[in-house]
Amino acid sequence: MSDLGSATLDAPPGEGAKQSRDAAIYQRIYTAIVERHVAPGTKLPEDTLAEAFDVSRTLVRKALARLAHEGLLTIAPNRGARVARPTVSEAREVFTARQLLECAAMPVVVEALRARDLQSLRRRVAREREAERSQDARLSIRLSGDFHVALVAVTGNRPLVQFLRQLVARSSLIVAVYGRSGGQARSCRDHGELLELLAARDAEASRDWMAEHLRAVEETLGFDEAVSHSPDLKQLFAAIEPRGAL
Amino acid sequence: MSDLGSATLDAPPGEGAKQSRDAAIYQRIYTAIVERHVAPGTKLPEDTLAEAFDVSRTLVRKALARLAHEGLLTIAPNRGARVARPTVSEAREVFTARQLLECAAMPVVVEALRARDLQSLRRRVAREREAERSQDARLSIRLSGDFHVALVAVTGNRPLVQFLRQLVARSSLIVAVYGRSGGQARSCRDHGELLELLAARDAEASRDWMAEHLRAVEETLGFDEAVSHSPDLKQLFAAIEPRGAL
DNA sequence: CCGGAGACTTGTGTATACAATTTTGTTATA
DNA sequence: TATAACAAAATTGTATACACAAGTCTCCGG
Repeated sequence: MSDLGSATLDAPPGEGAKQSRDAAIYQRIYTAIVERHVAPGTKLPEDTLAEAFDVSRTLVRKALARLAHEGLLTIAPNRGARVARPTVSEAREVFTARQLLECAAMPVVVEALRARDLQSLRRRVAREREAERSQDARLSIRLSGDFHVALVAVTGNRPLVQFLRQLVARSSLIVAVYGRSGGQARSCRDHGELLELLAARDAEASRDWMAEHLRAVEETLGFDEAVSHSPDLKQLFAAIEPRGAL
Repeated sequence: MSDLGSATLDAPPGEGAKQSRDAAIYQRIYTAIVERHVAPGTKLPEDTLAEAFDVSRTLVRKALARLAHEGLLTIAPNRGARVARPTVSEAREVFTARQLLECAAMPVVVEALRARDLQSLRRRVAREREAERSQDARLSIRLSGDFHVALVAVTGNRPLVQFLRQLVARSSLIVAVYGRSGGQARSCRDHGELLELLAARDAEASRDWMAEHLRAVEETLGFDEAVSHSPDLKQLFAAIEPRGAL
């Protein structure tokens, strides 16, 4: 039940297979969001996308609906879809959920881990290092997230993997909004560390390591700081008192 | 962050609010599946539903897509939607995921639990008992699942709650397929037991109780037995070796 | 009597058309 | 000049039409 040599067990992040057109569209937008080609808050008009993909709005809507269901988009009635801009509380909830799920999963991963899984994970870390070395930030982001998903995929539990995939994708949005420039470069070395613990079949240490890792990632975020661009203006200016000349 | 007096924190199972038409359709079908008015494997033709709800297929498709995304329906290309009929491995995965998530959540629940949460949960158990007493099997099923969701909802973690809601809904399908007539009536008394542990703020006992509870529920299922009706014949006969005469 | 080819029926996949709503731009009035 | 009312444009919501695939039935041949 855990054959996943390199794939992630569940369709969405899969790249190779011939898929239906709507799935391809979903895929493209998904990647664009997770790899941050489009910033949180960006409007995604149906017409525009329909032209871009050379299909009717029907298929675009289908893809958008799915992305919205996964929390990557916000769809407001009659106002269309925007790349989600997680609030601080939403962000905290996502990380809390990840803590809960990923830490609890580590013992199961240790239990289920086979030699080929370990090999596959090592290859992933190698790829991460490569992306890191070549300064490819977008690829690094993607691979780093994929690693966490692949880890849980070792358990062969599809619902779990699918859920974590959502959380990881949303994490990417969260980092995009609240991330500060410094401190994301060490996740790669970190992932390598975990593999040592897993190889030693040390469930408890793996769990603790994951807890610390996620805490560290969350640590680098600036939840208190100014929200980057295009915040809720009404609320913003209500909180800022006009002071001094003009 | 945990005001949910009686609601489940997340939209789908909410009943009261005025909602968009597509949401209402989703709701109706969702309830029909979870309360087992429609059996697993039942075909759900778009035309028929469109007539039933007096809308076009467009809205029906929207609702069906969402239900499929949540694993309650299976949509095969050009073959339409059917109420999902979980395989044995899918069923096991769902319960494993629940074990992982719900057990891990118990300490967090204990931490977050407030007096009003406890009150709300007690009211739920009371309602469960009432449904049990009045022999209303469908309501019992629904309330029993809702209890688990409401429990985790105490944490105020929306992604977690939404995910668990999916797992619980799928569990209902699983019980519909693999459940044996006896042994589901005690979950109500069980739930009351847990509340005692929670009230005592005993995180570990609560976790253990939940593990045992879920194990017991899974125990009542007959994964090994003949798959009720219309099994996968191809797979079935591939596994049975021709032996002896003929 | 059984099995297969082809027409027919049913139902889904996608595109397009139209209605409703929001947003933007303009003009009139205080 | 500032504000409000109104008009126009852009965009989404829903329905319908048509293309296509799958399933079914009939009829013919073996």
